[in-house]
Amino acid sequence: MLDIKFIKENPDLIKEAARKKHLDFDVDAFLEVEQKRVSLIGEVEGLRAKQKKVGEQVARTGTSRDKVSVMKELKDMKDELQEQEAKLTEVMKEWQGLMLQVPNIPDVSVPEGGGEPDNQEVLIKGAPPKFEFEPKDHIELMTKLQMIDLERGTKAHGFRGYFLQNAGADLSWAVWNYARAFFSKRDFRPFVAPAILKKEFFYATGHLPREAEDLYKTQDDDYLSGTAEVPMMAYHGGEILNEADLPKRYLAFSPCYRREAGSHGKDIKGLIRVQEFFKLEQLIICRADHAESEKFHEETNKNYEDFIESLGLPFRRVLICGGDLGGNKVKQYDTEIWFPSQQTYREGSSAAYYHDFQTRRFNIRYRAENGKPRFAHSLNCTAAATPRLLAALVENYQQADGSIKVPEALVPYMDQEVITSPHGQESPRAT
RNA sequence: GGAGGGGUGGCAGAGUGGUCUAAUGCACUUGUCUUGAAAACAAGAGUCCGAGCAAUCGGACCGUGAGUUCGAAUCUCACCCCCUCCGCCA
Repeated sequence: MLDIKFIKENPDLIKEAARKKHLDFDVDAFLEVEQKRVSLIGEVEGLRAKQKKVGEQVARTGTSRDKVSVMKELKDMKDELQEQEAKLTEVMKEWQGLMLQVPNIPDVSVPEGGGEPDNQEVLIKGAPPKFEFEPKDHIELMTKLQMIDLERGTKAHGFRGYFLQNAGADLSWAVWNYARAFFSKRDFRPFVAPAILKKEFFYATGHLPREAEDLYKTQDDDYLSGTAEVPMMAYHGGEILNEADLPKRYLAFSPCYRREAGSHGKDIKGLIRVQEFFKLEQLIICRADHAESEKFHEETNKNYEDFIESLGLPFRRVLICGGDLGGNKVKQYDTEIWFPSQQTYREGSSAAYYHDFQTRRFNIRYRAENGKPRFAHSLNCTAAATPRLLAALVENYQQADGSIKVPEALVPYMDQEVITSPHGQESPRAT
């Protein structure tokens, strides 16, 4: 959400933002509604002021004859007030609906473009591994090594279900623990965050109404979050923070749920696209300063790239174009990791900043030097998302005999340098 | 799940139908005193919306929403959250 004053003073910027983001939003129509809103507020407030004064008179009036005439005046006024209030309620509803659609202003460095194909590759790092053999995909590798069981995953969960087991489960814990240590060294405070959250917070982050189809819902009208961004923003909701305590730097672990509705044809098997996964997320709340937002955006993105590099994985940085940016963001990088089986890069993280677009809706402020509360800035970026990251690791570290070399950084967390066979013995499945 | 108590400004906490323009304390800002600081004393100070160049003025806000009333922090209803006790439970 943007400041209504800002919108009124800069309608052309909003128009330009909508154009660049390829969003269908009629700024002029919105401004008309805004004008209606302001004039109705004026009328209603004027009537209320009158009503108060007359009410006081009633309390003081002595004779009953005086009372009768004043009461009649009041009655008429009340009827009018009710009528205007009803109108205002209606206009407010429309206004609020439109306010949710006003797009955030994209940064000048965001490239033009209508969608994913127009995103720009701005950095490539790490050479894809060269294999003396035909590399296998993670499904084959991990199934053979009994690191995953997709068949039983589907039996238990349904479409896109999976079990991690043996070295597969160990590898998952190793990545989490390594990531926790890695990001703690970079001054992030660790959290384990809830995923079942109240509906309102999804509007505040901007996930609703846009992604309603992609969210799971409970019978209590709560939603399951697809990212710890939502609980970590809700964490400080409605608070006034001390400027001296900024920036807040959080590393939040949470389960993540995404229905993946509308992508049934994509990645139909394996660990690339699942409906339940686990993620560590970097989240920063900082002072309302563009330079600071930009600085932390670059930093969090670099943190992830450094993390991936320390795991020895090839990756590239993609600058997201206007049409693929989403209404709420100022700018976004995706880090994509190399998958040998697909001979392509797949998304591993997403780093975005929002200015005060989210904090305005969450009502997260801080007391600035002049003593006045100000809306803070917020930004977030993936730190480690499993099991997709596990798939990248096994594919890039596979060896000719089908075993997996454990990346050096993870060895201390695995107690194992090569994954060759399952920990425990399991008798063949009776059919 | 059952019973009871509660939600008031940055924090603590009074207020149970009409000068509430929300007491008081802490914290905060400024001033006096002091070499400086502390202490003491004095004054100021909530948030949001709207009008105005401005001093200022109007309105809203006491968990959220609806209602009763000429008038609601105060009464009624629903919901959310917190605390205490009981039950269940990893």
